Amino acid sequence: MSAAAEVARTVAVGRRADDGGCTVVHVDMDAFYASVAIRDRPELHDLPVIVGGGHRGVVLSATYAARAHGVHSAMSMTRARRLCPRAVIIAPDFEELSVVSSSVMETFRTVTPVVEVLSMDEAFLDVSGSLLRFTSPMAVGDYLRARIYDEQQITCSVGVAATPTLAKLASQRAKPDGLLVVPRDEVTAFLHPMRVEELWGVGEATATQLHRLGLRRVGDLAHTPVEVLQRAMGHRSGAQLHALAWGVDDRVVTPRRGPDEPERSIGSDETFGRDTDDEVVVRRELLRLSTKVAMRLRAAGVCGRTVTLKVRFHDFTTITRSRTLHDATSGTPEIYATAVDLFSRLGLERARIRLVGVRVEGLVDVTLATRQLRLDEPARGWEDAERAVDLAANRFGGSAVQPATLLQRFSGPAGRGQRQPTTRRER
DNA sequence: TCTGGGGTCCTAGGACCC
DNA sequence: TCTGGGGTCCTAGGACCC
Repeated sequence: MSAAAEVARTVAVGRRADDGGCTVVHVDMDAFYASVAIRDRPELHDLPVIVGGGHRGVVLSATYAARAHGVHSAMSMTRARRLCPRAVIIAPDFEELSVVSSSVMETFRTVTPVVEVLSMDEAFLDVSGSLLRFTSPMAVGDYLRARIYDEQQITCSVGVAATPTLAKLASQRAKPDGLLVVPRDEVTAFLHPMRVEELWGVGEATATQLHRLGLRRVGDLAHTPVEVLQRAMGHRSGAQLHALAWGVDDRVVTPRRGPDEPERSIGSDETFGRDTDDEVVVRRELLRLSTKVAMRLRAAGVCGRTVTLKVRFHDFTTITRSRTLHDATSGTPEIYATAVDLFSRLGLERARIRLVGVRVEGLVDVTLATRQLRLDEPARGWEDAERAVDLAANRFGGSAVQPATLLQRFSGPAGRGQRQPTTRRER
């Protein structure tokens, strides 16, 4: 355990265990991807290990030994390798991660049914109903940390507070392998010395803006008139930031993404192995992405009306173009035709393109979608064909059936061998 | 050889209707 | 003839999260 974690733990234990109202627990796995990757490989335990990859990829996760060299999530792999040439680099194993994640979430649910899953490696728990079984929320945290380590051989950090946002900040402060309780009467003492960019919701752009106003600590934010913040950041964000600086937050732990709560959008994008100005390559990629998105829509039993095309150029500037269709769809031909048309209308000539993406929004359950058959279309042709494709994909994998243009081997920039792995980063 | 891929939410302007 | 707001939908962009 690091010195910082030792302090966090000591501080927590030194506080009264029963703090009325502190019923939100935030649990966050420590360097989740990396911890899972090395747990069965003791020879790597003390080495700098980076999970990530691809020659245009980013760091998804890094062990604390790698972080000591300045490596962190979201950093380009190029830079990470330069900072830590000795690092062992491992590709993420999403199947394994997903199994570990599900199992951890199940462990959470043995303590309370009110679990809000934020991502693969973190969740909020409302433990107000669990205090007959446990003497305090802190005891819940201790219990979960011990159980997860027993079951998974990975460590996690826990924050306990009166609101989700504070609990999350507390778990970040407790990292790695620690637990921190922030009692109500110590909220400002905890918050005000923090740097503004540590706040949840303050990213690079907002931090820069706040710094320009001379605001570096959360305490500075708290003592700035809310109107000043609203003028700088917009009415809502300004008010929210000011409230947060005083620990005020009306968020509650909400079990999310149940079977009855569909996604709001489904999309896919991909960075080319090398920037391209070849329209044929772009169109082929749009077809591949449209096919993938359509299949995911149908698998989820939803369809959507708005198709959005995303194009990122070589200089990282990014544009989107969208069109709302008359009827919701989950059909590859409609999604692809819309995406290609939106692309054509950009009128690009020899523009160097880094990434293209296709997303469908405004999703509704397929049984609720109204579909007006046009007189000029074959009534069931495509739907039947796509059902067959979906069945084949279910049995033989996602790429079992593809449009013919995607099957030809070619050595262009989007060649399969050069594509990036599908990845998701933890922070 | 800087900078992935999956999302959500917010803002702002214009069209259009009442 | 001149000119209101409010509400909703659509589009584009941007910020943020993991």
